[in-house]
Amino acid sequence: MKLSNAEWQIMNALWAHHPATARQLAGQLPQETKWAYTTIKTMLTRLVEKGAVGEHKQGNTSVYEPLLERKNARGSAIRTLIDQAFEGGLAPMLSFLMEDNRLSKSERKVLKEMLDKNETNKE
Amino acid sequence: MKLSNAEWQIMNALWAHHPATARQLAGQLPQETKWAYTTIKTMLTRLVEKGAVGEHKQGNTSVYEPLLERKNARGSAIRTLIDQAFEGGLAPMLSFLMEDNRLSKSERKVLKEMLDKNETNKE
DNA sequence: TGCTTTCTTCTACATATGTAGTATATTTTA
DNA sequence: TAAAATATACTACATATGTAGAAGAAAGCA
Repeated sequence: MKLSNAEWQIMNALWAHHPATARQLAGQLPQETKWAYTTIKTMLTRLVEKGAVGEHKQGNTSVYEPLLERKNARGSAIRTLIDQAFEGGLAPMLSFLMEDNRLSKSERKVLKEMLDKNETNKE
Repeated sequence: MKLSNAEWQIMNALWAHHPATARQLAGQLPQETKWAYTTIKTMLTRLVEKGAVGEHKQGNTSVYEPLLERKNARGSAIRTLIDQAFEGGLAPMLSFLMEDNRLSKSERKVLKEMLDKNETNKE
C-alpha cells in the first residue's frame, strides 16, 4: 500500500492515537500542518476507500482507526525507495548513508549496537 | 529536488550513460518499461524544465545530460522518507531495518564492516 | 424549541504524474 | 530530389494529490 505525503501525516497521527475522530486527529497533526477540517475528512475518506483506515459510526460521528499497519507502510516505502533510487539493493543504500556522512558518530555507535544485539538475538 | 517514479527511471538511465539522446535513453530503460518515444521526450522536457537535466542541440537533435547529481537526488529521497515515515530520525529507520529482519546475515556483516571502515576513515 | 455548533457528504478545482498522439520540421537515403 | 525515417514541439487526457467550500443533517444549549 502506497501512501502519499499527506496521507502519511494522517496515518502517523492515527497510529499515534486511535481510534480517533477527525476532530481529534486534527489536534494531533504537527502544527505546521494547518489543514481545514474538511481537508482532513477528505483524506480520511480516501484512506478508507483505499482500505488503509477503518471507519465506524458513533452516533453521527465517524471514528477512525488504522487498518494498514505501520510496519507494512514503512516496509513498502523503503522498498519503493530502494528500487527507485538504489538499484534494488539495501546494501547500496546503506553504503550511501555511510559514505555521504549522513550518520553522526553517535548514530553510528547506536547502529553498531543494534547490529550486535541483533546478531546475538537472531541466530 | 524531488523526482517522481517515472522521472527516476529516466534519471537512472541518464546517470548510467550520458550525454545521451532520447533515442539512446530509450534503449537503456529496463525492458519492463515500454514507453512510447514521445513519452520519454515528455519526461525529458519536464526534467529540463525542472532543471534536473541539461539539453543542447546537436543539429536538430537534443542531447541530454544530468544536471542533478545522483547523490543529491538520493539524499533528498532518503530525507523525505525519513521525515515521512520515521519521525525524522535515521536511527528509527535503521532499527526498523534491523528488527524487521530485512537484513540478511551477510548484509549485516557488510554493514558492520562499513561501519568499521567508516569509523577509522573519518576521525 | 429555535439558534449555534459540529458533523457529514458532495462537489470543485489546481497542480502533478503517467502516457501518448499529431502535426510539422529535418535528415537520410534510394 | 522525392520518399522514408526521425526528431521536435504541442496538445491531450486520465488518474492522483493537495486543499477546501457548500449544503444539509444532528446535537447541544439558552
